[in-house]
Amino acid sequence: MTNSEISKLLSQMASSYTIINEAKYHFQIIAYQKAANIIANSTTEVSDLARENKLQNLPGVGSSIQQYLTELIATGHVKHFEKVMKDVPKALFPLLEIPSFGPKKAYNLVSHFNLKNDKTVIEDVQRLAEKGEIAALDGFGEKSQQDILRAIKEYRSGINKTSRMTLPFAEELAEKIIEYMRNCPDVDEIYPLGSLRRKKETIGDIDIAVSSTKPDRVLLYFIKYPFIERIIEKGDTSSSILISGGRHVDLMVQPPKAFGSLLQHFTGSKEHNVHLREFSLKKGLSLSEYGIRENIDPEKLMEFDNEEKFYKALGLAWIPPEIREDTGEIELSEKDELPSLVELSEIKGDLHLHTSYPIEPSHDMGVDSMQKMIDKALELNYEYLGFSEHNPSKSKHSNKQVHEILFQRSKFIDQLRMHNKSIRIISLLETDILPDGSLAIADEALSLLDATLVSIHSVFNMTKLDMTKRVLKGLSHKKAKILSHPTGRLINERVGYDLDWKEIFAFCKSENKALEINASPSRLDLKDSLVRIAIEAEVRLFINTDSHAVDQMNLMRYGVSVARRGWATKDDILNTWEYNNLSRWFKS
DNA sequence: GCCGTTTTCGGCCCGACTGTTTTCAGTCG
Repeated sequence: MTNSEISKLLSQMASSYTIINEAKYHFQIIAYQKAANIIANSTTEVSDLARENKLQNLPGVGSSIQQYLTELIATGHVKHFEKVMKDVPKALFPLLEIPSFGPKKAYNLVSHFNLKNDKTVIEDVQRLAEKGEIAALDGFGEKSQQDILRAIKEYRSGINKTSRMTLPFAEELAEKIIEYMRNCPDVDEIYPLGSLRRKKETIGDIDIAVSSTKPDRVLLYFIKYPFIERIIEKGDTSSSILISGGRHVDLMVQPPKAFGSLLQHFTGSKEHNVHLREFSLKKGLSLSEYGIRENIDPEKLMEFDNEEKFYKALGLAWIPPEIREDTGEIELSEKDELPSLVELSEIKGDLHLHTSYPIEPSHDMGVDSMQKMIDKALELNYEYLGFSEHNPSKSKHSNKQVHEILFQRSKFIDQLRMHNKSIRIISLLETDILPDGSLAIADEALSLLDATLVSIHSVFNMTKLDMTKRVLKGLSHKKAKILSHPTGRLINERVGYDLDWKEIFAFCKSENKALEINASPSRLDLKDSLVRIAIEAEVRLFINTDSHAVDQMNLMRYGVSVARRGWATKDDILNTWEYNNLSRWFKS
């Protein structure tokens, strides 16, 4: 059972309690919805946690829901859930998948029209709306009847199912809108916020904050955006639009003197904000996007023009957006013990570069020469770089031929070193780990290298146990120092394989091997949540771009974002180290 | 139902916006 299925079930429990008796079950509803959200966003599989008896690791999942989930994974159903849902019409649930439908509205329709078939309920509601029967219902009207028809149509078109955007795509989209908004003379400052500012690996909606003393004019300008599909809502301080391509854009406005609290509010995450507000309540302070009110004098609003002042007023150190996920950052901020997260400017080199050197590789080659990549590295102020083309293909070459190719390449790299004294060049390779765990080229050839990255490029469908054995065997080779894109996932395309991380991390720590954070926006692998666990296990990491062209070397910042979201400091990231230290590490 | 440096009992974020309403309910983030 997948996380999203489990999340949906818990959410259905929340909806069921809402129908049965909202007042009575008020806090159960909140608890179930919270657990559902956490599981939907969790990067570990709940079914694995349940089997390994580790559900207590999930925040928001207490003893009761733990028991229910254990029962669910073991038997496929939960007696308690079935008992609760027995009195709730089944046809209600499909409607909840449609945005703008909540439990109350769905229940009203289902019960009033006596809709029983959960397979056809969406068509049934659509038919009733088309016949004009919904407008006649108490609490509904002509407008809401039209809204229902449109919501169903949009749901059917799959507009809501459009997959989440990669970070660069979302950034580009946001930049277009921001560029447009800058032409509005009433816009003072403007920033992308939400998950875009927190640099999540994928982005759902675009959130934008504007500081202005004329919110009405800013919002009027916003809803005239040329690529608008329709206005979802427009009020006095915020508006929401649907743009072509099915993306939602939310824009909020506050005057400059209160812009700090808007930045804080609109950056999220929701979990961070809820916790922050609960934390503040205990100090007698109530937070909102407008500022801070003291409970003893609710009329008085403290306003903040920047975020640092806002956090400071709560007795907290400013928290970097990347870690605002309510995973301990508020507690550490209070003690002023937040880690100093790694910065892009601290990166001293890129060790995963594919060039056009004729290595006759097993996989795709780079398009630019080694020299061009050296020039780009110099432009980026790097102290060193590493060439790591794919190994010469095993099937097309004898061991002797592979050796000869790499021998020539070594000579060529030596020449480059002669001509490029201002940067250190590390001779690497990206070597395949074959299904049996051996490396794709022979020891004599490997001995020509300073070290090699190793990675999986074939036969992904192995069990977790076998894949872990395979990786560990490959990584145990003396020359193998870095496991590249450790899970092989491609965002929105391929989930990748699973490994026994505890075992991998322990091995890396004891044998001085490193894991890569692959900065390519479609990989971002190792992902943020695993980065954090790796660091706690004292595993060292590299952030590499895996560039196949010079321009891609600019993508380093996406890898840095992942590292920051994983709470990495400079010391955790080996390619922030000076060359001499790094060189020693490679030989260790 | 969850959670804990004021608590194992007694709390539980805060507001925007819309539509159907003359003061609020529902949904969303």
